[in-house]
Amino acid sequence: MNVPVSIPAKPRVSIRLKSLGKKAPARRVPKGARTRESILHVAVNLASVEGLEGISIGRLADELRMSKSGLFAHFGSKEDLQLATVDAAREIFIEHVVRPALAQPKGMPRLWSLCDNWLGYVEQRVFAGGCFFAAASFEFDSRPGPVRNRIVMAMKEWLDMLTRAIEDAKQLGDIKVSVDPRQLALEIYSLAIGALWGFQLLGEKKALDNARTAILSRLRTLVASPAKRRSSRKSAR
Amino acid sequence: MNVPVSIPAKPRVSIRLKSLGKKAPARRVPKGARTRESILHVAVNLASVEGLEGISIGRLADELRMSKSGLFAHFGSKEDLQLATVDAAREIFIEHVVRPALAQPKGMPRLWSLCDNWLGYVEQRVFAGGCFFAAASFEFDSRPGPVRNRIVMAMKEWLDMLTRAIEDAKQLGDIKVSVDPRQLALEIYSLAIGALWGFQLLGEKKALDNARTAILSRLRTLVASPAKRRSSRKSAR
DNA sequence: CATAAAAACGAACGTTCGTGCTATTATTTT
DNA sequence: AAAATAATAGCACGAACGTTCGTTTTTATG
Repeated sequence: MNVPVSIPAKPRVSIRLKSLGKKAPARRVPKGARTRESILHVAVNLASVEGLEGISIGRLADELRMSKSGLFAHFGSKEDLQLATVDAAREIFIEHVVRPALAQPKGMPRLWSLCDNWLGYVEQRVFAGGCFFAAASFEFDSRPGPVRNRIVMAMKEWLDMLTRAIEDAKQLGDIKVSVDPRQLALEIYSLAIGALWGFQLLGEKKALDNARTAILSRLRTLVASPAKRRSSRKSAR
Repeated sequence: MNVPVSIPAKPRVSIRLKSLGKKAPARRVPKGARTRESILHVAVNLASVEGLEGISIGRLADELRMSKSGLFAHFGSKEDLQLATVDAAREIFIEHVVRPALAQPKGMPRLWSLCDNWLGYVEQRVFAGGCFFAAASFEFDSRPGPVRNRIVMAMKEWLDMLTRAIEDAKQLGDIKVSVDPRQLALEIYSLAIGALWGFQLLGEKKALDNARTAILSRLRTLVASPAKRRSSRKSAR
């Protein structure tokens, strides 16, 4: 349910690398898994633009220059494809937003990193259509089913991540004890989503930077008096 | 482009009502327009759940127990149907959120009314699927075309409404002169969208009330010192 | 290198999609 | 009530949808 915290900050490539040539990259991964991955890569981006329901097996196959049936065989049904797409998007999200933040020390630095990374990942268009999960959230928020459940899980996971970062900041004395972490998390994420909305729909280029400012000044509202801050904050741990 | 401000607060029904019987209601409206309206009513709700792209003429026809072609004849194309659906949703939005607020006096009361009405209209499920425009915004934020443009127009109109209310509040001395109205408007709407997200997707029942609190306390941050407040605030004008 | 297993293909299935027609009803207007 | 107009139904179309199946090609294994 929770994002694994023990992921090493850097992939830590291979103890003993065999060939330096670009070919045969990590060749213990079977063929099927590789195509499956490339299918999902396209699917995620297509879904971020056209919606999860908007991706069709035919269009995916065309885009990847393979047959419908060949592509279809990797997933038993369209729903399974959608579920796999959500998982793939989650992976990308973690890679770009969560993982770098975990390299930061707990407390305010990590909390801010989460916010900043999120806005950055929208800014640098990691997904073709803004944020996969924002789109998926509002597409499936009234449609019961396994896909919706998967999206909800991913989003709860994300909100928990934010909440925990706030709790840590509280425990370390970075912010006042009076704040409700869960509520502040939703408040911060709201500002992020709103900024995405202004940026992506209305085309306001400054929206993301404005959100940075807004979040920062909101956080400044909540910093504890300097006396409260605890010592011993060395590693990222 | 802008919401007409001169709308009377109450519909002001008929100078001399002919028949009190439920039948023949305002019978100068031709048949076609009436069915068109009922089609759009269903379309709006269906779209708020399944998305604007998700509404199909066949499903609409089934739901209304009429033929596909008969329904189709009211709109030249699916795109036109979508555009009409956006317009219809805009009308409903204005009716539930904007109009009641315009009955409030300018300044803080009207501004707060806008916020409160918005959250209320989500709460009482005016649209089957949360908020039509939130869904439509994120569905079309990366899809160029007339439908997107129409959505953008409606949303700019709404954001302008909020902005103007803030400007008025500023002018009346209700809030500090230092605030950037446009930015505050986006900030407030962000909190609203975020609350919708928590309410509709995560099922957090308190999300909307929490948003009310959050917006209120944010506004309290910005109230001008009592000296600055202007007099002469009688009617809603 | 042969062989078993996995992956990709091509064709077809029954539906549904949006969109044209033409005919037939309902509703307005004269 | 008749004539004119508007609204709806019926039917058909080509395309795209998700899905199945049997065959062929590619990859991995002994």
